[in-house]
Amino acid sequence: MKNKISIHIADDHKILIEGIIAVINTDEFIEVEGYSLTGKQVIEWIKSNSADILILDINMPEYDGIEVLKFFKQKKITQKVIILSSYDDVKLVQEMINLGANGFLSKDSAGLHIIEAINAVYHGDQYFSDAIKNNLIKLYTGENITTGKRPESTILNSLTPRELEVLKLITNEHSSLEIAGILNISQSTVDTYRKSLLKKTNVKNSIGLAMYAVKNNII
Amino acid sequence: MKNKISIHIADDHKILIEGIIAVINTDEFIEVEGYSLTGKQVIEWIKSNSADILILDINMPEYDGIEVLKFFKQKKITQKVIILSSYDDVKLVQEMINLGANGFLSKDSAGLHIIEAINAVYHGDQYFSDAIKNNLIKLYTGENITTGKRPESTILNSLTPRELEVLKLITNEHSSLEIAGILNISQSTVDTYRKSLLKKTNVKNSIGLAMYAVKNNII
DNA sequence: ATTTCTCTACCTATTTATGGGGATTACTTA
DNA sequence: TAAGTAATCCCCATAAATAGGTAGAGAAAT
Repeated sequence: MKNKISIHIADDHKILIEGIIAVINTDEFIEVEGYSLTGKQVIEWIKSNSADILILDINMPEYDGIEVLKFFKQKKITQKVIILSSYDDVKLVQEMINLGANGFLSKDSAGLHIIEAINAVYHGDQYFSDAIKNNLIKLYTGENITTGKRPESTILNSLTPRELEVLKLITNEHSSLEIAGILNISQSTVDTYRKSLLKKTNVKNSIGLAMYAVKNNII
Repeated sequence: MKNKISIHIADDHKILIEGIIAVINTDEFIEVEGYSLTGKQVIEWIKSNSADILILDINMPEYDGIEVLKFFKQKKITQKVIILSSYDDVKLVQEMINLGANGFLSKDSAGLHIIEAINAVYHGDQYFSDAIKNNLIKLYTGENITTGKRPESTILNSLTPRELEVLKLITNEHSSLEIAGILNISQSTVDTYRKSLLKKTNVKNSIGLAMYAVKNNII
């Protein structure tokens, strides 16, 4: 008889964790090994323990999901990772695939899909929840909508991962000083990214950046 | 034998809803009547159905929690409301108390507290999760927060036509000086509107205003 | 007829953002 | 190896936004 699939959950909302545990407990072949409430805890956890699969929230205090993924990649950690996201950012998905993520669950999706995702990823497949899949399809099957204007996505693709992070934080109403604190870099650096973002996106000010982020589902 | 306490849940994250249901199902005196995924659905639901208590998320598409509370107040709807928040904004708490909210649960808190909150609110008490309580205490330093009455109605009004115009122009990336030129008023006046908008919408900066505009289809 | 609301405008001061430079390190790639 | 690029940081200066007030004129409501 084979062992149960072991899961670790990382999310800053305890209620959500308990929800996932409740869902997982309905499946006899999966068990929850433990959970982390911050990115830092995930990093600590991976040093001393292990599970087959990590379910990872993107938005967390003290290192967000992306930072965690980067750490995993750098340390060549082999655990499978399922991203749990409240927004369906296609560009971020791409980045996270590159960083080694194996599956993507939208928080909008029903709990049942967690089981599906876990089984798929455990057996070596990738898993994408519908919302994310649809966005990916939109992205890759020729462009849709709008006038004959050139697609902005070319510009979007030219944004570096770090610029995207800064853009996200700007859109979430953070000041340069705060962003510096969050990303652990200097305010000067953040300002450099602001300039770079303004130039690349060809908007007038931070509000333009925020609107750009909204239009492109970066949020 | 008394009836069970009936709960309706409103949150745009289905997983979280399922988590709350799982927690509530552990209590024999409470039951979940149903759930809504958007503010609009809550408004629809209240017209045709009822439960004793509504657990309401602040961040939702199509009318957020505050809009829902405003609707309730306007229609003199008597259901108890427990706010479910992922951030502990004291200013917002104040506003939501004025709007008739009975309890406040941080998503950070453990699921058990949901049961506590439901029982407290059902019996006519107010409930604040620890994080929120601490912040409130910090704010008032010594004042008692358990009294339900808040006479001063402050800023829970809707935006005035002029404020809306300014908000639109802000969202369209115009500076205060430009807006002054467009509306033929003084820059001081525009700044006054900015202040008023920030206060009323409870956001942090102009970017928050822009996001508010997007969310509420003001654009 | 007094209060309340809206629009208007100003003052002072501080904090943030923008715009123009330049520069180093590390990593990748042609 | 040379060229690029991403990420990091600094300088200087100006523009813009935020925060705390106050306040008057006119309209609307109680």
